Amino acid sequence: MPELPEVETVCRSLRPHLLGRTIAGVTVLERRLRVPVDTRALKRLIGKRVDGITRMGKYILFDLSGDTVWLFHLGMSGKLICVPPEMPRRKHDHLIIEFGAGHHLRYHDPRRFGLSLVTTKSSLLDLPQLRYVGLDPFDPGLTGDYLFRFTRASARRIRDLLLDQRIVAGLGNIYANEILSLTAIKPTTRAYRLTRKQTGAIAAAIPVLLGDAIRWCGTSFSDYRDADDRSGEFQNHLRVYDRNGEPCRICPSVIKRLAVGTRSVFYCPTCQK
DNA sequence: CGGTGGACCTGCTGGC
DNA sequence: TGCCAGCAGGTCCACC
Repeated sequence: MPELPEVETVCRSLRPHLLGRTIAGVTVLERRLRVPVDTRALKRLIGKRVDGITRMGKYILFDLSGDTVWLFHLGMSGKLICVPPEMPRRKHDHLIIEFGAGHHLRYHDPRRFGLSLVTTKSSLLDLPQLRYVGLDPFDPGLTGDYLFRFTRASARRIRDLLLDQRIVAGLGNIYANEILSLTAIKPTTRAYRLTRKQTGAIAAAIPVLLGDAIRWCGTSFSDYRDADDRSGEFQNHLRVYDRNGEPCRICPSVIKRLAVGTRSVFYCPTCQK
């Protein structure tokens, strides 16, 4: 589900609820996430204060007092939602974190592809999940030259290369397709065929598009919500994603969908060559 | 080695 | 109304 704009929106909406608050209780209702939840590690979080909430790629990091970091990944269907304690539990609520004074945080995830992991600041980058995280999309180092180094040596389709978190961390299938629409490149183009000019256009489009999506609080189809259970609005601004059969916003053509690998690509057959 | 395809899950939608 | 196939925003691993 959530790509960088959704994860960023979740972080921003969590901060007013949780910054400066101390964890008073943790309840584990379901341990079977992508990696089994370590209940004892979560219990040791009781008494720790939330000093910061940040993200690295699509990972959410709760910076806790001492040297502790609580890491989340939302997978496809994960949600972190702040609710009043009296709110009835829903199916697929897997973790409940109490902050006292009527503040509860719940982790909800029907597909259980998400991840909750406790680690330390000093060993954060030793985690297999974070060890090879690529550049943040807003990092000034994300240039046409940077991307060109990867594309020229790769036979992969450019859509798949953009999904590789080791190169750029935070893009998913929606925004990879949208970036290729913005830069007039067909998603199935083999990476080595891109020109330096095209990688420059991609590098420039990435922060612009993601910045827009963040301003619209992300993309919600059915189930993405922020910490206040609000949907995003960017689905109304998509150029190609999930628009199979609908008119291109630029030319008279109709958007096409292809199954590439196990996931769909969307593009305008006229604008994107 | 790089690249592809399937596995991991549940829920929803659309066709019959 | 029910049933079934296909699809979904991500990641990881086995296999060419």
